[in-house]
Amino acid sequence: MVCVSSSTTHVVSENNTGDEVDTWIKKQKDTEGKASAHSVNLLDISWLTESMASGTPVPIQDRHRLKTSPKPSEITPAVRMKSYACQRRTPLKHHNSFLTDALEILAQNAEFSENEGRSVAFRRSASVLKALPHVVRSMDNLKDLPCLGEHSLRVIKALTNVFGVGVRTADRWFREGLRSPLDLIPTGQKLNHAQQAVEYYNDLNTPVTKKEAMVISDIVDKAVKAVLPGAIITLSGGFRRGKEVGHDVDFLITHPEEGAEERLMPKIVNWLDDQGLLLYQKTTRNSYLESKDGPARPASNMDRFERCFSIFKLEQLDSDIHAKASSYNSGKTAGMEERHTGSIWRAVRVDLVVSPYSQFAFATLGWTGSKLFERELRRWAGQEKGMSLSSHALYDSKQQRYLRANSEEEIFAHLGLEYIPPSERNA
DNA sequence: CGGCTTACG
DNA sequence: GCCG
DNA sequence: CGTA
Repeated sequence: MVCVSSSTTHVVSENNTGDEVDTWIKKQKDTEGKASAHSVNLLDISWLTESMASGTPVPIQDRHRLKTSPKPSEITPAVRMKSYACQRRTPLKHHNSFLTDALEILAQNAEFSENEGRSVAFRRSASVLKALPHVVRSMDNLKDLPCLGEHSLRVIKALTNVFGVGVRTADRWFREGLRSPLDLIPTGQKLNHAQQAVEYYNDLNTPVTKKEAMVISDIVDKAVKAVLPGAIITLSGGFRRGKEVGHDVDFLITHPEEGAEERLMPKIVNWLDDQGLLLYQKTTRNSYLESKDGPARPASNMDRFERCFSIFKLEQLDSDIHAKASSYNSGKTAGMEERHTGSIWRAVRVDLVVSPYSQFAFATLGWTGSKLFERELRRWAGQEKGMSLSSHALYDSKQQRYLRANSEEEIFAHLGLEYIPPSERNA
């Protein structure tokens, strides 16, 4: 039994579906020309019984609402949210940073607590919100989304003022340390490794701008072409995904002639060093024999994959020196040199990767990220496809062979995934 | 209740 | 923490 | 254990 009039705000029904009630109300609306079905609450009998039990109308919870099949233009997205981040597009700029920042702080906490599984769970839940095409306005928006369990939903609810109660809890969350992701970073203070980089600590924690990345790109381009004409240099990492800032700059280097890239890294590094452009560099060269049955080895005889983790000494852009000078007033590092030499510079982490042409697509995919996107790709490969993906190769365990690819598109195809462009891999 | 990316130094 |  |  239901009853509705122009002043009705709640409609309670016991044995009808939401759609039935909705249709019925619309008919009433046509005759009365008043209340629309969207201005009233369609509620299950449970709301009424709970309200009677407590002696006052209880706040409307999601579970109280009758289910109606939403129209395509409404809450339900055009395509349902896939559960792996590599199955969906994740833009850099999205609509729920407020929520994802909080969830990623929880992920960081879990990481510090040495609970990697918990951490990746929170990162997955945050990533789902990044892929939503709209701002989360109510808990209704989160129905049927993967990776959002009890805890994540509780956090989101606390940070969303759906029922008005969220404001206080959101305030508490903030007071307890959820102000900004930056607040959590200085807790560690354990500057552990690469002691030579210590004096550049401040610089390395200063974000690298895209403009600086492009300057470095020109330098690397010049260096590589000087030692190996015809080489191909690709900016990868976050900047390839469209980021405006990053913590480092990544480059991928190859040559169309297989083998021409061999022992290339030392030449590049020497060239850069001779120009006085390097503050620090550590090169690692992998050359190992293929293994018959391990998925960890590509099919070629020698793997000439080479990596260099370096710190560039980058001349400051004139327009950026002003801000830089003030940051040095409290420090005692490179800024000292400025007075003597007249040059001002900063330290920037740069990763260089040399890959054989046959592995270039895998290296490109592997070094473009994001970190979560890579983990999800590899998890998909292993769990859903019985394959093993690395930045060298893709191994099919069932066919017991490596799958070749000359482009990222081919790798997605091998994996049975829709192609996701770099700008949509910000999971 | 186990697994949670894979590979390198 | 979430999923199979 | 550290790095990506």
